[in-house]
Amino acid sequence: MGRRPSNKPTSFDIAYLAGVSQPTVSRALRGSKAVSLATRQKIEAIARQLNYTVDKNASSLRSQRSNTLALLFFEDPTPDESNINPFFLSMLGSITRHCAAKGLDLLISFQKLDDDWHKKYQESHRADGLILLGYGDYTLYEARLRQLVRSGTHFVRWGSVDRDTIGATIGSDNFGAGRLVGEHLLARGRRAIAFLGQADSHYPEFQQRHAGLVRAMQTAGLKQDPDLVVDAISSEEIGYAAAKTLLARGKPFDAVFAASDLIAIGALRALGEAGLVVPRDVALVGFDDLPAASHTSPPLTTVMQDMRHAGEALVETVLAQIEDRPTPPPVLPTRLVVRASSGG
Amino acid sequence: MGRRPSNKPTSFDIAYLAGVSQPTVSRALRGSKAVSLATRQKIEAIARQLNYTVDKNASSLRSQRSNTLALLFFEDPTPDESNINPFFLSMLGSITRHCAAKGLDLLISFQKLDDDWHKKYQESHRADGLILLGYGDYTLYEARLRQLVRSGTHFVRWGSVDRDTIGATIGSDNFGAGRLVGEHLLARGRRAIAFLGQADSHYPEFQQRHAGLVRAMQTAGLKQDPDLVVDAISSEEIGYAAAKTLLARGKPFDAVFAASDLIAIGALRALGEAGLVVPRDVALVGFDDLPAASHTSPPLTTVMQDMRHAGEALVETVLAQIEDRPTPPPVLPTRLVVRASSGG
DNA sequence: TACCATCCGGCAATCGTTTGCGTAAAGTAC
DNA sequence: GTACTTTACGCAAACGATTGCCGGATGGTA
Repeated sequence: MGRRPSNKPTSFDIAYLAGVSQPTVSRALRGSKAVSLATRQKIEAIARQLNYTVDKNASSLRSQRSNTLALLFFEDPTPDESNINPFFLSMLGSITRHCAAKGLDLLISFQKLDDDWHKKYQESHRADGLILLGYGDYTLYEARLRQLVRSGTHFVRWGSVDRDTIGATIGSDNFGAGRLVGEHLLARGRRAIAFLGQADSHYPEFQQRHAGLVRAMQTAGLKQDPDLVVDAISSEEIGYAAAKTLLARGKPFDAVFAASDLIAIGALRALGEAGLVVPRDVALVGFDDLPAASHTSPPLTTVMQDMRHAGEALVETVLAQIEDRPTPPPVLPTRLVVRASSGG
Repeated sequence: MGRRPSNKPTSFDIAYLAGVSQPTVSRALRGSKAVSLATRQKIEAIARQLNYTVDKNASSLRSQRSNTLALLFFEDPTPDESNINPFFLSMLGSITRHCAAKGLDLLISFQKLDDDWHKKYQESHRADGLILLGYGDYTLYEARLRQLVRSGTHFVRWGSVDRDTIGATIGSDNFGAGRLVGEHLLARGRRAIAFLGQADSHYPEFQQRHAGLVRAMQTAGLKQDPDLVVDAISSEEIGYAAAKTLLARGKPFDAVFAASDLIAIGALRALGEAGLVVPRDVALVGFDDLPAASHTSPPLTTVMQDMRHAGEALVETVLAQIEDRPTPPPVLPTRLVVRASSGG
């Protein structure tokens, strides 16, 4: 009989029933080789029968290991807080699955940029490591990243890997993808390719996509007209405005590479309103392969990022840091999804 | 000077510096009234200066309260595990925000129906309460819900509230929404309204939406033809197939109410392939207001659920259970979003 | 028989809080 | 000045695991 009649069973209860000491129960259940097969099986049987579960808090407190990762979304301080960037939502599924496969719990939180989350997760032993996702202006949280590195926090970030990056970073091959898009459009006979997206260092991913496009054009002996590059961050409204700006400049173009699907969707509307037919007059390519991309008319050619492996790479990388192992390669391949918007 | 030179500070370190006992530090920091203003402020200042954070594991272990909620997604065992039901993803934002506002951490997990998650979260003190989301066949996890109730677990479920439900449930006013859709279509002169969606008790939400439609038709003196009702669960492919089935039956109809946007999007494709023009020949209404709904052609008339309040209600309800307070009202209003697909 | 390595498992300390109980000092009430 | 409540805080015992250290069996070798 346990000491407390009806409460949750503890390892003491099991120990009593098994006729061993309580530490032996702990060792048996976590598979220590210092306990014989016979007693382990006996203990396991009793544990199963009592419906015993290890108390997470006691375990984490003593072992200083929570087996938990924290997933932090950073949002640009946009007024529209109703919906989340769908791209990262699709990453979420992948991350949770790999956490589950590794026996990790996942804490999730949406952060304003000015919260002091670093403290909250880093020092309270809530999580062993952090996964940082943010689609916004890189420079805004650069300082925080430095602080994390200084304090020895285990973390990994989704972003552009090729720049002089702070901390571990996983990301798609944005440059390669940009080149892929460029080659695709060139192969379809397009020559005057516009680019909608921030082409400066605040958004290094967009910058890389653009650089890939430029490279493809260079290889074909073309130069990109700077007038055909319009800054935009990832939002439908801003994509719409950017396309308007592009049109207003009056320079002819026969293709648009939008740095994200949201931008592309906004641009699609602006082009339509200007009487241009996609893809006949203008070919259009996006980036991300949002669910919505296949439902626009015409359906959007876009770049698919490898979500499945993205989540895996992120989890593996932070785990590798925690356990002081070498980290997996940080660059993930992409795939061009050709649909009607880039011409037939 | 603390006892350990460079490690994370503990409440002992603060106590030493403040010249008080360690329990007093704990009391001061959690705002107990048993500590004077002066000493509290002194302690708070030192804590801030030392960059102290309460150790979550120690705190939870002793207080038996983790201040954490677990969000569990249930998935039908579909082979396509790449993407998550977008409707619930949009709920996620709302839930995390309200958890943050209440100072709660949020654990997230995707569950296969056959996992014994109940045990994992219920007994390991990982979380104080559970939020259950699942769009699938209700009967599949009915037994689990009973078990949760028996074991006294705090949980709340998103679903159909009006049935003889097990445990606390929050949900939209599906019946009212169905009636709204019916009235809208009738007002546009449609008379033969088809329904795509499971109309049996396995999917009580769909059933309620259908019941609302039937009520609206009854009020207008109409009866719904059973041949115009086709079973479907929420997926684009199945919506496509359901619409094909409907067409194959040969009965004329001038409107389709799809029980979800995914179904509607599939149906839209099937109708188009059959040479029917939406909305001229057939009006189409969906449910959920997915992001994609505004990008179909024609854009989809649909029902918007109140995500912001949904998250709030879920969190509040499980919190109320934990703290033994009365729970907030469980039914949330909906709003019809009229777009082109239901006719001009 | 003596010696040493190996295998199992117990003892007790520890992780860093929270909380019940006790009590000196200080404040009322008469 | 006695008696009785507050106020403010200390003491020590939890909470339930993990882990370093140690020692009794066991068995193999010389």
